[in-house]
Amino acid sequence: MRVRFAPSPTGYLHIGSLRTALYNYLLARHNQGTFFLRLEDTDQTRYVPEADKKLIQTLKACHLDWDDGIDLNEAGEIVDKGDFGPYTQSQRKEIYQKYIQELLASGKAYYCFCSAERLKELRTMQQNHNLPPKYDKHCVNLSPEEVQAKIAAGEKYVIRLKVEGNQTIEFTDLIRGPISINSNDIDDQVLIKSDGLPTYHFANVVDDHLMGTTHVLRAEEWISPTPKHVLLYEYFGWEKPQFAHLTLLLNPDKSKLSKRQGDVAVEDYLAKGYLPEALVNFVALLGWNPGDDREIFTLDELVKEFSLEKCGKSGAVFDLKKLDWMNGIYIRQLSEQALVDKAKPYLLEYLGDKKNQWSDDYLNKVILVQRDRLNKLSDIASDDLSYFFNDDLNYNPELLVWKKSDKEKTTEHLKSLQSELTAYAGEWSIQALNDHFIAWIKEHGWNNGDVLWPLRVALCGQEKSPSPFELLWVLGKEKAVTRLNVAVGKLS
RNA sequence: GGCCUCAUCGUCUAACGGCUAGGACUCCAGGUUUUCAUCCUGGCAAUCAGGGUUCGAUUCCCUGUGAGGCUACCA
Repeated sequence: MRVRFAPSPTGYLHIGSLRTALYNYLLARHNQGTFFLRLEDTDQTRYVPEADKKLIQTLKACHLDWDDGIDLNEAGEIVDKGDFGPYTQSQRKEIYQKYIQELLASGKAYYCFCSAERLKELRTMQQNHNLPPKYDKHCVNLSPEEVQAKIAAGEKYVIRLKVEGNQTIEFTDLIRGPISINSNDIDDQVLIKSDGLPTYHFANVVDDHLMGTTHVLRAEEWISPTPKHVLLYEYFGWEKPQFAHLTLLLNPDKSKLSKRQGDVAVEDYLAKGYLPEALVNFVALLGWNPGDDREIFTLDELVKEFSLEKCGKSGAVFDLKKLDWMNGIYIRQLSEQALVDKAKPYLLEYLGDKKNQWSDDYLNKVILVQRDRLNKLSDIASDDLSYFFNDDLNYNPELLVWKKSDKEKTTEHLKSLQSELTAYAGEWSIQALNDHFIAWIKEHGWNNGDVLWPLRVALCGQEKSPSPFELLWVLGKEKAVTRLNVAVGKLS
């Protein structure tokens, strides 16, 4: 088994393309086959500089490795590795020339000199008459002499696929079963454009054959063009690969997932602090399921479980809420060190110029204390956490008084807390602080809420926060005592 | 318009033709010796419609409807 992922360098890696790349990867690895990466850059007008490099980097960030194809060298330049190169289609012009000549010679393709204007007129005419827009084979019967004369005269031309009418073209889709179509519904597809480069259809078939592709796994939007590809394989007398078409990823309104309705670039999700492992896990479940209730999978587990038979046929809406949930699970699975390393850059960026006012240790503690509250790493950059970085807590004094307590009791508790904290010489850990102060409250016969609520508010000025002991742990004794002092002052 | 594909909770999905249509996300309620979050428990919520085939259809067939894709010298 040999499969490929063949993106176009037209921008970023689309989240749907990630899913296609992933499924190809999983299919190859599950079956001990090979997986290769080809660059389909035949449309020069849509080429975006550096897009090819970013594509490779994003794929690598998601840990989808390939056996051969384009890759980045030490210097960050694109190079070929493997025996089937070049893997960039724009470098394969001579190869396509050779094969198109073969088709021309066997009468399966023909030169077309029709101008863009003529084609446009033809199309509007057909639409006005409610006819399917299709090339009218105007140039199909040009004699070799006429063709030579026109070429010699410098006329622009394309080369088209010759499709015979009234044939049934069939193929079996591994996910959807047999699909057949009448050739009357297939256009005489342009194979070689006037710039000499092939269209997707031609390059794709030639390369898949030459590169030994056994299974073509791509998105549903390619079902309709597949009969053209089948025809090409037959014209060449080549063995066809197996086809399997994946479901589309959808916007909430069920249209094809697009930029207009939210982020579609994998790099944007990574930049926001979605972990690649979570993204891969999430996207794997859009159109495939393991057949049981499990939802959390490592890449290796996916490799082990994946099969085409478990792939669905209907489109899947990309649900950000569920992604957030899953990403949160992955964040909570991170080791403390890994979490700190990954979240720190977001915090530093948020703090900007002021970042040097706090020690590394302090920032690490802020991150660790937020662990259960993060759905994505960038959540650490939140104004809700300003009390960690701003000593001037502007809160209403009444907030200090717990709903079941009163002002006098609260003042007393705050004062007691202050002296107890000042005297505290035990270990400075969340657990030790918790144990000590809970025991201390119990000794005095107080309610936890009576004491801990004002402690929280004194420390952070808010009613919602991590536990008071976590706050203490982060802020440190000195800062905490000061804030308790301020709280007492506010109440008097 | 033509062709192709698809159709189970709001969303992702499960269910050899056979229990009360199961799980997850979201939402709601309760619990976890203080709040939020995490975690746990519970709840709301679906077979597009109409015909067949069958003892029995979510499942098979037909028709309709709906949705999406393709219909470029883009992929």
